[in-house]
Amino acid sequence: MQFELTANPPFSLGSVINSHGWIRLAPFDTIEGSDQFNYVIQSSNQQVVQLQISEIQNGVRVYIQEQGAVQAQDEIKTAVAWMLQLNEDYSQFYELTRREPKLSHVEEKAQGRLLRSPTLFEDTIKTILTTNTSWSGTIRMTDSLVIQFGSPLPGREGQYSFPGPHQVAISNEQTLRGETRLGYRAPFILELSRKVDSGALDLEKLKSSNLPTKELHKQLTSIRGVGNYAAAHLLMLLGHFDYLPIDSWALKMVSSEFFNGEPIQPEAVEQVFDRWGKWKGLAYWLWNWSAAGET
DNA sequence: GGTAGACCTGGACGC
DNA sequence: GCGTCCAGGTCTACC
Repeated sequence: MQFELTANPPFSLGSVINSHGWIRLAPFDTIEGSDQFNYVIQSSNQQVVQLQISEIQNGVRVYIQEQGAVQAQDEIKTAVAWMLQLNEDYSQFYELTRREPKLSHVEEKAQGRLLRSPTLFEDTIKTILTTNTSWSGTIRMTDSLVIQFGSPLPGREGQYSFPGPHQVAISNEQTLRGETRLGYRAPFILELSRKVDSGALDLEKLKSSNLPTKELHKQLTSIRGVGNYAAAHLLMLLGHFDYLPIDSWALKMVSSEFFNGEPIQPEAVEQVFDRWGKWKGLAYWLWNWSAAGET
């Protein structure tokens, strides 16, 4: 089965794929140098299928090899549109970038859309797994979580969907620490999964929330394991760019670019990008840092 | 409100 | 190969 989805122009699947590191985290899978990717998804009827997503003119083509996925077709269409932000409009931001040489590449490459997971639950778990560790650690922990708790893709050995809240919630801290090797994050992941599974926390409703960014930030930081950096990163994925995900890399880059390498505090990063208003997170994210020593 | 220490792992480094 | 040190955000206790 296959279908096509239209994107609000300009659109570049490659720019979405390369918008941040998510494409390297299971159950995303991509071929190096290619502008297409696979994603194993479990629909609400529990069927596990692999989506093969490639770019067409003004949109994407989604191919599903497994038979019988027709039932969940509408659900999958909604998921893909969310993951690739197909309906988002960045024209207002592009207008501003035309006056900034460090962002001159943004409109030309149709950048701005950030790759998302189908659920905010998955994005929140993955964001927690990026904190206080190396990128290789994030990949390892995500892989372990997917392999141990995800649902297998029929007929394809070694491929799994990202686990739903229930699949993690029925585990325990010892397993998440000892086998999944999430370390001190294990109780955070377990608590989050149990709250979402029980209905005590409705994360998915935040995807369509009209709450002001400040209130969304407050709700996200009330999740144990989600601090300022993680909340700002999640807000960016939700399309709110007025908080900056300031980590050690950000301090280093902004220091080098704007403060002659002098040690700086997070407030200095905020100050530099304040002029971008509600777009400051995106301006920071897409800034050309090559002069600051980015490799 | 601000600060210090603990949390856990992998990588770098020295022996 | 082994031991030590450090980086990476967040939480909690304390002031």
